[in-house]
Amino acid sequence: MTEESSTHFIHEIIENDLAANKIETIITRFPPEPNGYLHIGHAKAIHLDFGTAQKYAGRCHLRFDDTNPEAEDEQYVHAIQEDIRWLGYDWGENLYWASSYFNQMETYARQLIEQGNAYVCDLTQEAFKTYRGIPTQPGQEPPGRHRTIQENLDLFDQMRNGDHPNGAYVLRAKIDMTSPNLHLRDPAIYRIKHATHHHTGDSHCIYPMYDFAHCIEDSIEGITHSLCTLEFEVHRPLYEWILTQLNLYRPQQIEFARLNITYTVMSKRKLLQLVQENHVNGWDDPRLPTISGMRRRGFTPTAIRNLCTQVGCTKFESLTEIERLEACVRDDLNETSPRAMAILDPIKLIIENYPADQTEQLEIANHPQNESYGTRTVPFTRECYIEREDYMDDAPNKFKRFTLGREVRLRGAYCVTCTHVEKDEKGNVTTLHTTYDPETRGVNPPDGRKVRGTVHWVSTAHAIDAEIRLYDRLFTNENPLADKDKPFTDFLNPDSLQRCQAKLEPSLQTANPGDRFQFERVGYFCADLDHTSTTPTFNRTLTLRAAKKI
RNA sequence: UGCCGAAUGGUGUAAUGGCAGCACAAGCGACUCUGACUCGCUUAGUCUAGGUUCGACCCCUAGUUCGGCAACCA
Repeated sequence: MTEESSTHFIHEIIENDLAANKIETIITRFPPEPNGYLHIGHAKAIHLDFGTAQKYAGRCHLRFDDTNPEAEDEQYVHAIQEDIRWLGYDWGENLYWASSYFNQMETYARQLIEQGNAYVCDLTQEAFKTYRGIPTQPGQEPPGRHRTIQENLDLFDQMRNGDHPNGAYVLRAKIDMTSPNLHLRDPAIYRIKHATHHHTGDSHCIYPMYDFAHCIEDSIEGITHSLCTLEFEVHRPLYEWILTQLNLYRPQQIEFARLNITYTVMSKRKLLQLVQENHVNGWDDPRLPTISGMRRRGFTPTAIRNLCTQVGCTKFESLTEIERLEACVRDDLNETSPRAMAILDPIKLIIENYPADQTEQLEIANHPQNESYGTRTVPFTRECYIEREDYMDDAPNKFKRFTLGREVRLRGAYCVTCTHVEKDEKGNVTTLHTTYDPETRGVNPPDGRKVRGTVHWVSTAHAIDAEIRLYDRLFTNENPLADKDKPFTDFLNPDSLQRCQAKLEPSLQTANPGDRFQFERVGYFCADLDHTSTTPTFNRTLTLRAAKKI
């Protein structure tokens, strides 16, 4: 599979900038806050940030936007790096921290105060709300707005020195309390937080707000194109105001629409809730759209990157069908997964005319389209398991599998004909009795008769018992957030995880956690993190593309 | 009611004043030792109303609908 590079409005802007010699080397950045796990929405941003840098031979910085110690944690830092690497991107030497710039940012804050562009405000959060006003009405100037520069400088030093409790003061940019853009109504740029920072420890007790910090980070690092999601559009004037007042290099902020996918939720807050309320089993639950969840589920980095390429990048807030993600995953997995046989809902099949003491080692291809995957040996005996749904009483002619008197091929082995069936007292089939044609091992019947169906099987004497986790979409509603009257958790799919005990062919004994397979005719599976050779555990990544079975 | 932004088949996207194309989904068929894969065919679209133009998805005007913004979060 090829990952063709995409072109969209952002690349057009970059190409124009390059052509006009506005810039030499493009520098982007991916700026996660280490307060949660990355999800497929971040994958879109990562693909954009790193992929764009790659495409134009520039570079992409990984920068932790760690300006809020109360929300952040070291564990997320590691997880985020692991996820980005797994997706196939590398920041090389370019690892940065917003917190590394804290001293410099404080200097810039002082500069703003000295220029009369910032002041210390003692209004409580509640009180300031009143002063700020509402969208349709201008705000009022807070009392502290007219403090002298020296007073502001002294107060800011006190804040910085830890003389005041959390919330006592904040530093505000002095812009315009009547601006139609709320973000320009004297936004807070520094707040007091007596908290230990995971990276800077206790060296600071004031922390910059996003709007103040982010543009300075971008500027210091010489970012040429600062790509972010649409909700920051209204922040752009502030981004530009701060850098202009400070007379600093001004990167170009460009906004794009975030990725939304049907039948799931994408916000960190919602994902956190699902984890904390135990609707799922941790951040890497295979039902979650987190990178770690998708990895555990068996999705591939290639598939995720292909999805990002395919959905492109626009300013239209779209809702991508999960089927498209699944198509990308199947596409990659079909090419890259070795095949194996597994029976999820077994019934027995006995070949009456096959010697009871015989075992044949059949050599079966690991991939139908790619010989380089080699072959494996699969033991064949008189008795095997087949899938319950591969037999039907009084089956119509279109049904290609077992029914009384119909000849069916056992994949890679012989053609067998069902002679009679055994059922339990409830009428459920327990055993198929068959006869086989010894002339059909690995070949078509020599007399030219057509055998239409092929069914997978596992020798009962050699089968490995395994736990299989069958995953389905997490929500029953395409957009679980759309109903304003109901919490999104009302739409959780009660059957999103089902377990079953399966019979696996013995070659699967040597699988390692994370190994991916196609269980033929059933779906794509991968060995779970919990998988061991004594407790084999596989996750169903996806079923095969749904075909109408008769 | 203020500000910012967006509208192209069911979905996602291309066409930058010159044939509305591609992919996913759906339907039909072919092939097949996986009812997979692959291949062929089909269905289906420019938010509305005006205007400019030989010609408009594209430019202009007005409207409609949808999304974002009122955290000491990012």
